[in-house]
Amino acid sequence: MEFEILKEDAKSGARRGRLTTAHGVVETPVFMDVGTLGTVKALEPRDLKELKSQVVLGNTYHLLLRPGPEVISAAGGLHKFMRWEGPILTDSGGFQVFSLAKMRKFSEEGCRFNSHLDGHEFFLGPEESMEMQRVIGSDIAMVFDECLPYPCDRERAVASVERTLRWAVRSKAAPHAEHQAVFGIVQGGVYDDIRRHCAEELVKIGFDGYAIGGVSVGEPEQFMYQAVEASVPYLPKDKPRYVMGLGVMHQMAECVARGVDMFDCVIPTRIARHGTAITRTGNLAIKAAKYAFDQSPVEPGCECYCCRNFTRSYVRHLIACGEILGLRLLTIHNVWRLNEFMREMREALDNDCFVEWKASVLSSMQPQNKGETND
RNA sequence: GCGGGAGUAGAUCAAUUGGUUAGAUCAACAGAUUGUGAUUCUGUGGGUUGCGGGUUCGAGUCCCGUCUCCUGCC
Repeated sequence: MEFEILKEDAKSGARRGRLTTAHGVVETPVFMDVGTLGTVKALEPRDLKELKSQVVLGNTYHLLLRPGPEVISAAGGLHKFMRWEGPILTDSGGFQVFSLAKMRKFSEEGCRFNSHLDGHEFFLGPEESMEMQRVIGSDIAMVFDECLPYPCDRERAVASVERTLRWAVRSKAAPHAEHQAVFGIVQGGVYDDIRRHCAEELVKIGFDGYAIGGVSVGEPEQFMYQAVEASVPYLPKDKPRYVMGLGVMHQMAECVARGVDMFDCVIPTRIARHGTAITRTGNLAIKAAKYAFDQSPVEPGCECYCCRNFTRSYVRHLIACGEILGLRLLTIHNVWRLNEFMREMREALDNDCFVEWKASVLSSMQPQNKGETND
């Protein structure tokens, strides 16, 4: 895997880059679609192509539970299994055992947990996670890490980060697929010096890219930026940086300004299924009565399949009835919206006007995106 | 025409021999969602208990009248 920096912004920490993986080129900054179980929910691979999505995420945790490594292996890897020819990034399962598994026990070896599906017992450690990611055949594998909750006291954060670092060494040493890049993950909670230490130690181990983890776990927004600011300066310039779990537009713009290249998030697809459309000015709850007779598209001016062909009135009807097409159309719109957002961001970087673009976009957004109309 | 039954929130129904401010579920409406949760979570509004009178300290509940619907008989 190669990462090339095409341009560095003069007025911020932002970079315009290009990541070359075994399954294609990724223009950064990029938003990556979450496809936990080998599918971006409600979308087909051909939709993703049309929506200009660049990378799909797969989940080690979920795919380990179902369908299991044997099935993925028999298919010849996840690309062939799900018929997605583009790049795939896999999460290691570290976050999932933290957020999903009910019964879990961490040890130096890894984490013993019970499946959230049926209680069946599993074990995931650095070696197990890397082996599963090898079978999946993702283009980018993530190290198995421990995600700290918020809040978290300093003593625990120190101990956890030391373990995460030992696990990072083991993850790197474990066999992985020939074409597979491996990213380390910076942890450390809200403690700047621990973040720095973690970043520096990861760089010594040496990875193809670096993620900032443990954000968007319930902490106030400024801590999120603080975690980025405490990590980025200690990461190599020539490697991609990835903030895990972020997908809110203004948050991504702020992180790019601080030197981040990659993001992923469930938000666009999840809120679509719950009836919320993302627009450039904020969120729009399509279920609201005021849209019952509205003959305009979900987002006027949008060029996605949903907005080119259907009305708010119709989409509202579908969502109100729980129709599958409603979930699909809103998912199409939201994924397109975020991809467009990132494309505009890259264009602004190409044209040396990122800071101006960011200011203009942020000022046109509803404060906190809460509830107001956007028509 | 006669007998029996039923009328309670937008819908379907609760509410102890008469006893706190008439509840639930769906629907409606409003929020939430950050390394995935479609059919999820949280909250809000909504009632002259068909109508009118009476008994009672107190009536959705008992009595009288009346209206509407269901059902049976002639």
